[in-house]
Amino acid sequence: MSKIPRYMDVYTSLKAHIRSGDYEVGDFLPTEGDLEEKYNVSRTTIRKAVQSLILEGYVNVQQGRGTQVIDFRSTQELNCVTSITETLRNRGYEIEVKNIYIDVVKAKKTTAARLEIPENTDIYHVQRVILADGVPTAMVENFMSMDKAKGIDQRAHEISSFYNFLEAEYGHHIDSGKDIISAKSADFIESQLLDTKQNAALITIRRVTYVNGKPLTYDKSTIRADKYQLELALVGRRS
Amino acid sequence: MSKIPRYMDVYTSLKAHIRSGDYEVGDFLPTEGDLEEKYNVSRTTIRKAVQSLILEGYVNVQQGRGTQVIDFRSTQELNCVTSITETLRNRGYEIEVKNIYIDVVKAKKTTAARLEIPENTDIYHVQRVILADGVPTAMVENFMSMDKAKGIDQRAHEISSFYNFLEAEYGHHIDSGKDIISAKSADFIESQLLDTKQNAALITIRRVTYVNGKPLTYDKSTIRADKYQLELALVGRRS
DNA sequence: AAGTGGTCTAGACCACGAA
DNA sequence: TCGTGGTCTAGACCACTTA
Repeated sequence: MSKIPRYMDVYTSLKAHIRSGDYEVGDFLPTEGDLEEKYNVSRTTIRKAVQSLILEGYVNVQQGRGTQVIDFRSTQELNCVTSITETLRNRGYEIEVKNIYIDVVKAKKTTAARLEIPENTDIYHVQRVILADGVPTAMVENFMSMDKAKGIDQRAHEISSFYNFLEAEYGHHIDSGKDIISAKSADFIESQLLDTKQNAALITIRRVTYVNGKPLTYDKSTIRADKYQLELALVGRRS
Repeated sequence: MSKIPRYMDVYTSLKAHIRSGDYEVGDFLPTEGDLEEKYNVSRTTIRKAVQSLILEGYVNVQQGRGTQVIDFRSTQELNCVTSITETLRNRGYEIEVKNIYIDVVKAKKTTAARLEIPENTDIYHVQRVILADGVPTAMVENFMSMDKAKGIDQRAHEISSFYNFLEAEYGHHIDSGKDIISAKSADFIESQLLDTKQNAALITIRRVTYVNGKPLTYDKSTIRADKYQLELALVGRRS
């Protein structure tokens, strides 16, 4: 039984009200003062909850005016550790996972560095192809220490969402991550697996996920650019 | 004369200490309590400053352990409204801007929607190619209302960094933004302008920048994937 | 057990937008 | 002018890491 912070309750409740249409697009949320009373928490807590809604693209805040619900259907789940599977599912696609395969490999230099473990340590290597509405859309690989998910190689068939599986079965609550995003042209193998022309544009994402500041997984995703885009909220300006 | 929040001073100071090597990679920052005393501010203010350092990839925080400086050379300027020019410059490239050209066009549907103005309004359209160490690396277009930057079309030659120019000359302090990121294969024109093969992979970014919740610019960037990658911090997990 | 960051409160004053 | 969000304080208690 993990303790849930109050700002999370407030965040969850506000998000539910927005998604259910209690607060419609264009409506203003109650003022921070009103929300304090409604949820019986301090303003700090309210503001922390609202901050998450901003980062996920649900609301737009203007000093002196208020906090307004914006069109979130096209811009949800920004800036959070969300798997491609989850994102595509949220966008309304029917998802299948194909060719899931788990083996044990020795950590290469880059992978070891990202996971902060010694080179050549044995680690799990999970591979699969994601289909959205029957169309091959992404190839995903995950690397992680064996002691973090003992026996996962025997349970490949049980996995539908990798992060959810780690959370439900192994108790790993991912709390942050880092992505490096670029693009490449499909080589022969990629074009076969993703059913594209050779040289088709692909988005590549390299991600490290963290639990309390310690690396949990290193993930490589390769996605058909004609089927996917990333959305991202930028906070502040640094010159 | 705009008022600078204290957390910004703390943030700037800490970042300067990190970049100058006063706090080296692997070192721990002083504890939040010590920083309170050092800067004579409350813990809330310290934490807000440190939050920015986390988002920019300078530090890694672990409850019960401390706040540790991490290798920031490869992962700086995450999650902030930073122009490609600024990012490349920070990475040590020598930047030139070529073929800068400003005209007035009528806002098309998508552009008008992003800028929250009526369709067919006259707007400025700024175009240019960015060279890094002499190599064409990105094509950038900016769209913005004419009343936000009157006469900018007469001053094309003065612009080196677009956001800095808007800030310095017109007093627009961008405080947030939204990106939509994808990829595409270079068409003929793009391959000519960026000096690549046709079908080379390009990263595309569509961005809206905001000042106090109101749109200021809509920007389209097209970047050679072999010359650039985006780095991104993910906060929290939403399932 | 000691020390770190994580959460939270109840107030205060300031800056901006709208009427 | 008034009401909104933006900044800030000085405390308190909790959860995690390390020894």
